[in-house]
Amino acid sequence: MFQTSNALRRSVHSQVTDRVGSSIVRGEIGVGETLPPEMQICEMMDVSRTVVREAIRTLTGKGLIESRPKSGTRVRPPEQWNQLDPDVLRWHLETAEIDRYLAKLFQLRSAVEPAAAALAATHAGEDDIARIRAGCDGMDAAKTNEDFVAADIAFHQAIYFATRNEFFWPIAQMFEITLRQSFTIAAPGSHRPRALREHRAVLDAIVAGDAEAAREATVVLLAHSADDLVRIRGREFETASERDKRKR
Amino acid sequence: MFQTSNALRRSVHSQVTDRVGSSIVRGEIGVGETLPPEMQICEMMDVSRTVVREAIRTLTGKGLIESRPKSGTRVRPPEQWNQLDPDVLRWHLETAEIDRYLAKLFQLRSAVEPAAAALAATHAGEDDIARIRAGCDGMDAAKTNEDFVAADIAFHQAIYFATRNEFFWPIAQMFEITLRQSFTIAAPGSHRPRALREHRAVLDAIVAGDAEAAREATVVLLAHSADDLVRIRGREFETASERDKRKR
DNA sequence: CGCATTTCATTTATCATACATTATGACAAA
DNA sequence: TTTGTCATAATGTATGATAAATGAAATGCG
Repeated sequence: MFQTSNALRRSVHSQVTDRVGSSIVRGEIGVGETLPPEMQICEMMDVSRTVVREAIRTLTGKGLIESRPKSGTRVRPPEQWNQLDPDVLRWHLETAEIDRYLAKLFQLRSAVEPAAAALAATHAGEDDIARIRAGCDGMDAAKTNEDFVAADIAFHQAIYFATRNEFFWPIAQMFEITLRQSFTIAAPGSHRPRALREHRAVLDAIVAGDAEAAREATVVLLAHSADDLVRIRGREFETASERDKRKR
Repeated sequence: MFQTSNALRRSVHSQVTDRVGSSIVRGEIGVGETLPPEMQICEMMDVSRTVVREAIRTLTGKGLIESRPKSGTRVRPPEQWNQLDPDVLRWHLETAEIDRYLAKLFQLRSAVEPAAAALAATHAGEDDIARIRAGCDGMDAAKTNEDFVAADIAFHQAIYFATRNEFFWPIAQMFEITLRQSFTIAAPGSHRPRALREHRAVLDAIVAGDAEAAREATVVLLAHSADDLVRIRGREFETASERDKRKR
């Protein structure tokens, strides 16, 4: 019940991983530069070599660094980072340029989610559909904005799972982080009826097994979702067609 | 349990990571089950506890496992794995069901790459375009199938980078692994003229800054690429529309 | 001087051991 | 049944020692 915030009681090596990883992602240690030697990091953070080494292994596993004897531990070019790794993502979103990153994540989502819905229409099982429907119903029944957003997230995640393609799942994870971040400040209360209708349209298409309808319904949904994001976070989220509209 | 592989000059902890990670991905240690205790793994593989712990950290970072004192180290549900992590991907492709996984990866690629090309059309810089063109030229000049495939990979990767959106890059990485695997046995020599023409079409659309043309050209390219895959690897790669065609 | 070779020092890689921390399961007490 | 205590087993952390690798300086030689 009284679940303590695990931010305070996280293991030491996680904290070190966070500090080092974060400082790499925010560019404090430029690409190609070397981290301080193990021993030095130990002193700086007042932890044992065990902890530092394990943190370095974790970061190596995420593609952020590589280490060789004598030459030290260097930061690899960002092209080789596992940018969709939840931790890397989090470190990105901690920076000052949140909106830039949220916009980029939305670009990826716009690419993937219509296809995911189409796949869901042809691959979803009973349980998948039940989860998607539960998301819709949850949005319907939501009293608070928090409940609404939570149900919204559940709905979209269920679609990714319904593809029965595990390589779509990390995108869903990414998307959860994104959406949660997007609406921490303001939540889209006004367009709820329309949003609900559009979510139902996706659900219906999937239930009917109509891949094309599911894809198109999702495109519509995402377009309006982009509108909300523009309203809430700013113009970074505009699509090309919207920019055109505004210019006229 | 931990099947030995013939790793040659890789570090010890990488080997241990591979053996444990691989056996998890191939399902030898079911979801929710616990790994043998650290000390036991040490004995089984004849390595120090340091190495085992670092391997476990790496796998934890990839979302495969989580460990708590006393209760042990458990395998997390696959929904939480970083499925697009290069190592996880590799462990998947080591299984007997390669074609299944290649097909799923191709589904993701089909979703992402048209959007990537569209973004490239509006975001690519001079250097990006140069790299894409170099890919085309390389395919043109290729004498061997290896050269051809290498240039092909370079071409597609360049498109992902040209999006200027780092969250598309991991997909490019994934795609490299995929394509290399796909054509290890047979290479598509016959359709080279057509393939070249279609690649040029994508390039031209990007140079012209025409996002829609780039998207459509990529869709065409991928459709024919799927044909090749069906020819080489089997029917798992058929798209829905192709299945329809065959049924008639 | 130019070039190959050797030596050396620095840093990571691995090993071994000890101790700390934490959660589980058993058992006792209320 | 509930609650509390405790032993225990597993991971978490710390430390010192040694091995291996490698970049750079020193050396030797033509």
